[in-house]
Amino acid sequence: MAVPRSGGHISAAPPTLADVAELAGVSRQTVSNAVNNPDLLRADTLARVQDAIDKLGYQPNRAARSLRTRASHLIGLRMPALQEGTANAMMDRFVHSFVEAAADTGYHVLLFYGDPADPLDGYDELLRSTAVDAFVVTDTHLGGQQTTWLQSRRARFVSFGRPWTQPDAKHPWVDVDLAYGAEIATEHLIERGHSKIAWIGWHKDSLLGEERRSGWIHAMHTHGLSTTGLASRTEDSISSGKAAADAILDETEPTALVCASDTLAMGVLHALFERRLRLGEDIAVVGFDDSQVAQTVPPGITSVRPPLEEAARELVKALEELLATPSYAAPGVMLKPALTVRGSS
Amino acid sequence: MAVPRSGGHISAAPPTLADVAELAGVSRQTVSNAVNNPDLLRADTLARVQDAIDKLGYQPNRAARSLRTRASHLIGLRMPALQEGTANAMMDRFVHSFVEAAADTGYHVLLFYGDPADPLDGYDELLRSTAVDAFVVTDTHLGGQQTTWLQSRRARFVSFGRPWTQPDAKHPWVDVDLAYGAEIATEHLIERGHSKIAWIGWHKDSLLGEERRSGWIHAMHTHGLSTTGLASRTEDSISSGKAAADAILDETEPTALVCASDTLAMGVLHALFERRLRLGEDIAVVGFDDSQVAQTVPPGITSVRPPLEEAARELVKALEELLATPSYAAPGVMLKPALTVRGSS
DNA sequence: ACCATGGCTTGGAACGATCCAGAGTTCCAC
DNA sequence: GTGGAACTCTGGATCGTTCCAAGCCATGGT
Repeated sequence: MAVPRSGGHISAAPPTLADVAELAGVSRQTVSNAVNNPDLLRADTLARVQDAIDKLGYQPNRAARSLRTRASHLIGLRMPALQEGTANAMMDRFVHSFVEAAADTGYHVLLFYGDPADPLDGYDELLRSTAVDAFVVTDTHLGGQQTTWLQSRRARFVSFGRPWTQPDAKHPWVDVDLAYGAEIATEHLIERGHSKIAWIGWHKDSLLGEERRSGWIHAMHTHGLSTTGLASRTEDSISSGKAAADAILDETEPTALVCASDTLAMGVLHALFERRLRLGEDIAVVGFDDSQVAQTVPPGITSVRPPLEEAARELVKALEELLATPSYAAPGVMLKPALTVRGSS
Repeated sequence: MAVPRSGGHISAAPPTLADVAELAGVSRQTVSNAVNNPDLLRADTLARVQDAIDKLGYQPNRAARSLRTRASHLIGLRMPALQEGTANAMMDRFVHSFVEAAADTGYHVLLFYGDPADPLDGYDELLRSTAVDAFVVTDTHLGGQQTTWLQSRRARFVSFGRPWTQPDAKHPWVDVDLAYGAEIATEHLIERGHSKIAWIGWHKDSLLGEERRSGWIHAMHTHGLSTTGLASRTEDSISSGKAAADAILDETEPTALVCASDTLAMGVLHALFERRLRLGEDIAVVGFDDSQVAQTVPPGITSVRPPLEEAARELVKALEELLATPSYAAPGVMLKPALTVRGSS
């Protein structure tokens, strides 16, 4: 092999194992070992091969390696749906953290698109064509469709988000304890002297919403505060956040509001703006997710910040284990969020 | 071939060409043709093969196909640096649009991470291992390091952003005419009756900044308005936006402000908040990029919206041409942004 | 001196697809 | 009825890597 390659001295095609082998005067397999099992080689042989590798700038061809080892070193991640006008920049921060964490362990991220109407769209193709080694699933709170399906296809995956509806799910997962988040948010307000603290949250059928709400209730009751007339449930949108805020401000006149999301908090801000109330002075507001918006809007919205970087690292760790040991069953990991205090409280 | 596969009836390994061929009673090559060149087959044969494909749920193995055709159908995209606190959600929207546009043409996006300090980090490895067919480069305004390097490595790529510093660059690119954006933003304010319209922009060495600024100047002069004492140059951060706004509000008392970015606009909002001025009533503000923040902050910030979805589609189109015809040299595409009018003006 | 041992290296086969050249059919014109 | 083109289909080689089993060679114990 190692026939003269196509071009002149600037070779268009990348060098192959055979090229390196010829230059180093060893067999293909020895070069392969130099790359994958260096300790099998005698020191001087290894040095010679390394030299040749460096000289040629050799890098194993990914497709060939994938074909043989049945591993692509790619992790599939379905692009979370983009909600215009909703401040869910959280997912973007997660994707970012995940790509970074995965890079450390030699994995890259294959981003794919799926029809938002079909939570399973896109997975099948990648699975069947063995394009990825595993998936990261992010929207478990929308029901366990993806995880159930992936499990049935014997696909490997981890999820960011606990298996809400399947308590017996065996896949590794990482989630953030947002009941605790709501609790520290509420306690922060109590510390600041507030006692009439309202909750603006999501509908009853939202698992995430009930979870967060329970933290507020727990904190209020622990401190002997009443919650009657102070809770509101609505959609996760700015306009419904505003409507909810308007209603609750008229009815019970709370001095502080805890919102289940930054989006709702923005709705509250709209209500305040209209009433010419000053955020952080006339009334305190705490949000959830620590989005861009919370960080930048004056005077800054105090917000519960999920530790996305840590979550990403944990997920990558779980993925590594999972790919090393197919039968790996990890206990779920629950992380605690922190409160970022800003001018709004 | 087509030996009995490992397991029982629930086969763990995905079916291969050979499996389909056996079931359909044809050769491997015929199945391959059924997938890639259906019109080469007789109608009844095609139907039979299709049947077998459907029955087995066959999907070509990506690694094997890549190896043989030297095409991975993956586009590399380096994760843009995440600036905490800066409202550059624009890039996330672009990534999203791009993934979606690429999916339509059968391409997936390989997201990779590179050390923010080294604009070239990450590219080399993917290139040498032939992991991707092409790259999308996004930060051309930081200087043409990436494009120059990629060109020298004979890599295929397109860029979102014009080749600022290399007027003779041959690669396809798509960009948004932000001078025009600044112009329509300014004209919008003029229409609303403003005449003392200030500019809060970036430093002189920012190509992007000068570009945008020129649009403001052009609009002002066209309408016979003076720009003296109304321009300010600073960093792209909230705090410096606030400082610039403070200075210019004290000095020249403009009735409207055009900002080179939403980040600067947020800085302005901070200044207004401190001065207890009401956005959109006491003073008008227009931002750039139409970020989440601009969309959600009450009463909404009028902002220049780059047509990212269209840009993504154009880039994918250029990529297709480029990959089909290696020598393809496209003229750059310049897109016009639109103004999204909100309560701030 | 001989065989077993272990360290190091090797050539052939395989992963699953496509390229290529050729073989078999069909069909029509002469 | 024969030649030839056009249409279908096939088997072998190949992409670049890793797996596998075997080979080579020095070492050391008997």
